Amino acid sequence: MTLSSSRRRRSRQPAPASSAEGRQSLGQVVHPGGGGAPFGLHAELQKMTAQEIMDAKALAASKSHSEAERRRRERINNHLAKLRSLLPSTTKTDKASLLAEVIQHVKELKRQTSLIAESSPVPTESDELTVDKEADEEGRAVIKASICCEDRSDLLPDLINTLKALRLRTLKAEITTLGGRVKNVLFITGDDESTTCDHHSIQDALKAVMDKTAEDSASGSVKRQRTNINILQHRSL
Amino acid sequence: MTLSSSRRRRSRQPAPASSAEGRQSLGQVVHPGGGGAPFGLHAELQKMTAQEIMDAKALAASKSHSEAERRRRERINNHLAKLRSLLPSTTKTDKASLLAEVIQHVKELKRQTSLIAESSPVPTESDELTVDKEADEEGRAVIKASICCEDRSDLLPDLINTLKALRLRTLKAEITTLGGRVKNVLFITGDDESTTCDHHSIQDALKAVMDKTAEDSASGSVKRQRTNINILQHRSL
DNA sequence: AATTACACGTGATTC
DNA sequence: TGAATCACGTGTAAT
Repeated sequence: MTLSSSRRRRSRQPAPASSAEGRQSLGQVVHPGGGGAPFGLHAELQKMTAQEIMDAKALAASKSHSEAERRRRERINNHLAKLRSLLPSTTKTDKASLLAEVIQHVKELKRQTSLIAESSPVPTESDELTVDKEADEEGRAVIKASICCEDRSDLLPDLINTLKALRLRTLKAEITTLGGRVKNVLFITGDDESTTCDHHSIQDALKAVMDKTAEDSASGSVKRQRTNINILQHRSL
Repeated sequence: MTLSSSRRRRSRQPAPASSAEGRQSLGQVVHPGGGGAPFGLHAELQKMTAQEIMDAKALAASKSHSEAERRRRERINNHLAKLRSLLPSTTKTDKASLLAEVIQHVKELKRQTSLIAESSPVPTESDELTVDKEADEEGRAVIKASICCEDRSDLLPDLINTLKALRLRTLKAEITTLGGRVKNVLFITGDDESTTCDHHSIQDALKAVMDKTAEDSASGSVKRQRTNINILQHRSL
């Protein structure tokens, strides 16, 4: 990519030479009639006042503008400082590098938490679906499927029907519910030797079940409470 | 705080009116002798070329400068976009609000992981010390102390002596080591009724033990390996 | 001397 | 209309 091609301005009209001829720098405004020029007194005064009025207006506007912008910058930098304090390595003073480290840190934390969530039987707030191939103690191929989603009365029948349609047999199921959420950890295997046992078909089928919303069959079902409950119900079959 | 007092500029000299009278705006440089003024031809040409040289130099410098700044901006904004994509709620388009959400998210993730680490017997890479009051099954007050730090040969004796000095009795201890790190989870209670059992003293004493570095008694002790090992040694007594 | 990074003020744009 | 946000070019300091 060339340097010039990297220029992407905002979608804006081709600068229609803004009506008022752009005042320059506005910190030290030029007064065209300010040096005792040969004008009538009232004219000069009038011009002065008019100019001063314009100046005052423009200066006030510009002042508030720049101050607002300063406040915005201050907010952003405060947030960056807070982020820097939260990070383990305080060393990098550079702003862009700081953000890069924040990205790495967020990714790392997300990785850790998702790893924890996968190995935990307690359902989380976000939907999850993992399908892993494992080795049975007899060397038989076993698939461990973990499904975490909103609980509903016909989730288990749906799962059973889905697995039956795929000609799969569930060896063990750990079902844990918490506050209207449910996490099913299924250990499934092929019904016989000639069965569709690939990841993709299983994942897709289970995802379809997971994504089914709760409004079906029982049309006017009461909305279940979603607040955190300290009661943990766990049944293993 | 007044508005004017909020202005804090960088530590800079009071603007010594930079030697060359500051060229203005540099995008459309004013040519003082550019309008066919009554000068000699060679003088005019010389002036023109000199001016043009200056212009070319300055313009090139300014160009590279502005382009460098543009690249910097682009880097930062790319990082911000990446952060935005990592966040759960993509809604907030505002830049400052985005950073605020990043802060919240990082805090939340840190909270979750630290919570996990506390309840896990496996030592982590960072030193940790938690002292929690718990209830015994007989209603007796029990204190659960978790200490995660670099392992050393006299850590356990130190802990024992410290607890003895505080007249505390350890009911149970779970000691888990991994790759030169150790995590001790102690369940302790008062030796008798008149014992110093408050959090602060226990926390301080244990922190002193935890912060003791490994160079003592065995002066020239060999530096233990710090790489991750997949062997997990756990003994509960 | 050239590069890098930051804060600033400003024009444009959106609501 | 103001208020708020953004990208931009620039001045300035540090390396």
